[in-house]
Amino acid sequence: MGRSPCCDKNGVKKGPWTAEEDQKLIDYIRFHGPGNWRILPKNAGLQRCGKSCRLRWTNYLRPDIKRGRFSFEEEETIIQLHSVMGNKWSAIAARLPGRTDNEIKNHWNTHIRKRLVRSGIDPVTHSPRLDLLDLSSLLSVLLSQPNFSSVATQASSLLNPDVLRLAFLLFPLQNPNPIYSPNLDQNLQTPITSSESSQPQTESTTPTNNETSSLEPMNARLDDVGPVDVLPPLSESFDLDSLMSTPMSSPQQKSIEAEANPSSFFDFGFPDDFILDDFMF
DNA sequence: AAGCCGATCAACCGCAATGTT
DNA sequence: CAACATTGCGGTTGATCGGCT
Repeated sequence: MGRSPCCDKNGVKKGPWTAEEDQKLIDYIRFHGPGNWRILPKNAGLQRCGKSCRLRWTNYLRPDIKRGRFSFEEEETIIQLHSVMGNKWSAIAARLPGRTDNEIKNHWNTHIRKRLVRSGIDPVTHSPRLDLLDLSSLLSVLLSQPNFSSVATQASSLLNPDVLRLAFLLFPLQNPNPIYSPNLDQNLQTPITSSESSQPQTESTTPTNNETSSLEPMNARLDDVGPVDVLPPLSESFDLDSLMSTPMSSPQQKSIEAEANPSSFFDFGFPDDFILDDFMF
């Protein structure tokens, strides 16, 4: 059997609170103080669950609640605290006078989290993730580099290899003016079979019409770069959704480090010849 | 003007922790 | 110490609104 309900569901109103209900709750708490939420609705003449009353009071009616937009300083505080505490919204709210855990949680999920993702910051670990950036703009810069080989090697050490491979796979569709190496045409004429695609390849084989064959331009370019394991094959478990998901793991270990040196939050470790502005939009 | 869609946020749900008997 | 009650918390839902087509 399921757990017993927190209150008698019969005759208990749900949904948005009316001004009249709010006033009843305010009046009652003003006189008796908060607490004893189970008997409060009955004594206050409210057809509400005690839990609902508590939530309404703590999240909306409390006189010390600060309403309105979050300031820049508040957002920065939330980010800092979240990097240390994770999703401990009540603990974060305790450090932000006038803000409720619910309000902070909502603001995080609707604003801050998206902003961090756009900036290439993993909102869970608070560490930089280039694979969250706009891949097309990233690759436009990468492939236009005269010293593509060294840049690609460096980038591959920063990026999720699956993402980089996928991005290369997609890139010919997006770049109107792809830059190929001088021996690319030759490489394209010696395509790699699916069974051999993960290994260095120079022998000519029959082109295939499957997904692997579309990796050929990339593999051809990577022959310039050097070791083919710079871009390993797409792993079977690779899932685009995973890039945008926020795993429930605690960020605490990284956070302690980050707290010690907050400026390292945004340290992407770019090579010296990278132009960071080119990746921003 | 109407319908669609994404963003926002108040409110709800269920579980865990804590308190009380 | 077990059982039950209460409170706190975090995740999720759904109503509402505004922008876009």
